[in-house]
Amino acid sequence: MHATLRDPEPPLTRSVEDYLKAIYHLSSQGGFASTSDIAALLEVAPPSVSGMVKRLSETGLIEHVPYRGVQLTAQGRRAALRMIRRHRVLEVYLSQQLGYDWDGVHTEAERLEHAVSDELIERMAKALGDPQYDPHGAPIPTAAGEIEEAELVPLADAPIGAVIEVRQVADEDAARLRYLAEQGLTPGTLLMVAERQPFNGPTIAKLRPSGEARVVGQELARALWCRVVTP
Amino acid sequence: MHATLRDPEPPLTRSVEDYLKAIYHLSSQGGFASTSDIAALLEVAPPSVSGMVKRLSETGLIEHVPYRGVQLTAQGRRAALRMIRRHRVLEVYLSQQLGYDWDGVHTEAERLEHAVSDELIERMAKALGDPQYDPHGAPIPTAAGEIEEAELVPLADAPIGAVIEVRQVADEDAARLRYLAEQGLTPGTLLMVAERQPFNGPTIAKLRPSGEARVVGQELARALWCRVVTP
DNA sequence: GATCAGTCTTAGCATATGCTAATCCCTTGA
DNA sequence: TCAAGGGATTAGCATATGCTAAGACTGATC
Repeated sequence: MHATLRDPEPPLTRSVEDYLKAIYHLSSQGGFASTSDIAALLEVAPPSVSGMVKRLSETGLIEHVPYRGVQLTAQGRRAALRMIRRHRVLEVYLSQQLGYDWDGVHTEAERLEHAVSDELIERMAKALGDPQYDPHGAPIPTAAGEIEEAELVPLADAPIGAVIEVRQVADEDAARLRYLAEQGLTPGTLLMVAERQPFNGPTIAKLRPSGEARVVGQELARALWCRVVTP
Repeated sequence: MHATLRDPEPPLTRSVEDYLKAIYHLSSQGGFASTSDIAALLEVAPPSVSGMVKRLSETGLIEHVPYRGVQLTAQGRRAALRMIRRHRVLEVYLSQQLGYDWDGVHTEAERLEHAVSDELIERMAKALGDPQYDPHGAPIPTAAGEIEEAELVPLADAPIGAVIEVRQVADEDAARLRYLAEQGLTPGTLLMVAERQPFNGPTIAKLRPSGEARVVGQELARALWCRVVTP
């Protein structure tokens, strides 16, 4: 019993870390992450998820409501945020110090995040001046496990006429990121939402200050998260 | 059959990579690496080694002579040198770019060497100007798999009166490395071998050019590999 | 040349993780 | 209210890796 108290966080395996990250992402908006969503995100079969879910809830990292889904416990959330910090610090480091493109960092960070020590991450963060955001605009949790919660809307839902700032882009798809960079749609860019075609059509936005127009299809406009500057 | 030819090197697991490295180190001097030596180096039980040896020889990475030991095949040697390149490039990078001490890099490199991509290693090597030696003086294999073979003798065997250059130090023991650094016994240092006490006693050497004496016990003097400059 | 110590291997088992096939349960539509 | 559809779970199995205990071999010693 003493040992249990002394050793609150035995090292997690690579798989466990991946599951926790996935559950964090899936449940960050609404309450529960479903088995099939986790399976799809991690590209494993649903029964594999059921098995892992059982183990994780026995370890106290997640809470499982059968046939409903799972949520992270405080402990699980802490572990997930630690992984996310690692991932995002690595992304910044790789892109700033080693010349990786905006669209190549994700995969490499994915491989490294399980292997680096906390010390290395903190050294990297310090070398970079403790960055707040990763190259795709996502906020980096602090070493203590705090993360900025911003009010963001997908470009697809931004009100017509609003001035918005591109804040964050989903980072998994390298080709998509390359395209966005070509179009100048990177975090920090200011846009005026000009119009939106009906039936899930594209959103048309104008770059500020140049005024150049960009026609952004529905799918992309769902992946571009923005902060409303003036409605 | 086509697939087999097309895919000569399926990704190796972390364990397999560790075994290959261990076998490389153990058989670099003489012919065979024994089961028990491998077990000791990797800190696993001998039967675990027997099991892995069977799998590795089925895959063609090693050659196994039962009750004798194992040797790397050309393919196994290639894989081992790849890991050693990774390890040593990482060591140089961590010490030069991220402020790691001479004695802290080994452990971190050990964790990372299985996770980094070849691309990252080459980017690191390029950022460092393609270093030839790691921080402990060990030669770094080229990306093509060539490695410098130097004629080195342990300080414990260097002839009295010889002038020698410290070339290489075993890197596993951080405390030992710290001590050596304090004593000024780092790769590149020139020494004159002054005397050696009998019955496996210490070797006494004088630093060049200062002339300061260093008394080096038998165990340490076995771990300090030197190049004879003038006998 | 026989025996024994020490090393190596085999046997049998455990854990983590994944899969497919079969079953179960919840929600929703009639 | 009940049945169907579909997501979730269980059953049963495979692989990689590790362990301990027991048996097999080899080389050194008498």
